[in-house]
Amino acid sequence: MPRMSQYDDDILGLLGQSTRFRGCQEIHVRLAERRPRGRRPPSLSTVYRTLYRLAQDGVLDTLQSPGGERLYRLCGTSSRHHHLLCRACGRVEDIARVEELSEVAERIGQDTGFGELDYSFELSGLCPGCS
Amino acid sequence: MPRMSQYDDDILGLLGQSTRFRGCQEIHVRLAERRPRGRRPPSLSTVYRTLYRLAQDGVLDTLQSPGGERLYRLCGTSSRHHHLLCRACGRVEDIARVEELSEVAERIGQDTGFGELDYSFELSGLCPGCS
DNA sequence: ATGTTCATGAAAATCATTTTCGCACCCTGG
DNA sequence: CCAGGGTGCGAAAATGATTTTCATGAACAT
Repeated sequence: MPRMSQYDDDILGLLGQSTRFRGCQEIHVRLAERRPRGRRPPSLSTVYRTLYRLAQDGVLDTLQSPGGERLYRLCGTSSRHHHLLCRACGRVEDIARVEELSEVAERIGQDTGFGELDYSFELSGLCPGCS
Repeated sequence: MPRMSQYDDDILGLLGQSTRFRGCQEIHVRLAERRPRGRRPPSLSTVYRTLYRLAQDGVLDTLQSPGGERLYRLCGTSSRHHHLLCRACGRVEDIARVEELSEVAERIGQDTGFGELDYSFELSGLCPGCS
């Protein structure tokens, strides 16, 4: 559990270039390609460690891909939101209807007596460009 | 891609004993324990293959556990529903509010112009007994 | 019988991820 | 200045779920 990494900025910089979610492996090869000004790129282990920590710290947003891979991107400004993934091009769109979902979740909690409710709502489809 | 398996009934029978979701590994050891009337229990490969096929055929319902394991149980009678998983005891409760969610999904589709929408809504919490 | 099909088990292969381990570095106190 | 503790790092091994490969034998058709 490292507290910070010399690669934080590289990773955050890369993620900042787009709003797409990316997997560890992809981030790793991207950083290796760039080979930022002579420095060695981080090892795969380090990318995993760093992404894990940044996600824990709430800096990164994570999403479980259909294939079982964990994807990351910068947290938006909005406190809580969901994502709509284009199955064809991988583009991700933010979903505005957070309140509607949290209301549903709340009602479900009341229905069932469950506490400490946590939920994830993952949408996928074909974006206008791809369909 | 087998079309059917001599173990279908064993697996379906086991799953029919409870409404809990179970992983392949668990099903495999349960079947091995039972050792139904002298027959050899299925191999792990076969359990995986069979569960995969049954899920494809719509006979089984699947759920992605927080730990990344795929869990299965018999499909209920209702065509579409969601689940609430107790993080402590693994119990799963059915969620009735399907229409509310599909309405939200539909509105999202209209908002964004995405088509072929598919979604999953996974809830977890602590059941009344565990909290 | 001979061939073909096909589910099966065992073991190897994958794939994403985590852990281990030794090393190099940096800092701080002596 | 130097020893010692802490810490990030890379490489490789370990893990764990799942998938694939491959040889086999049973069942069925010709």
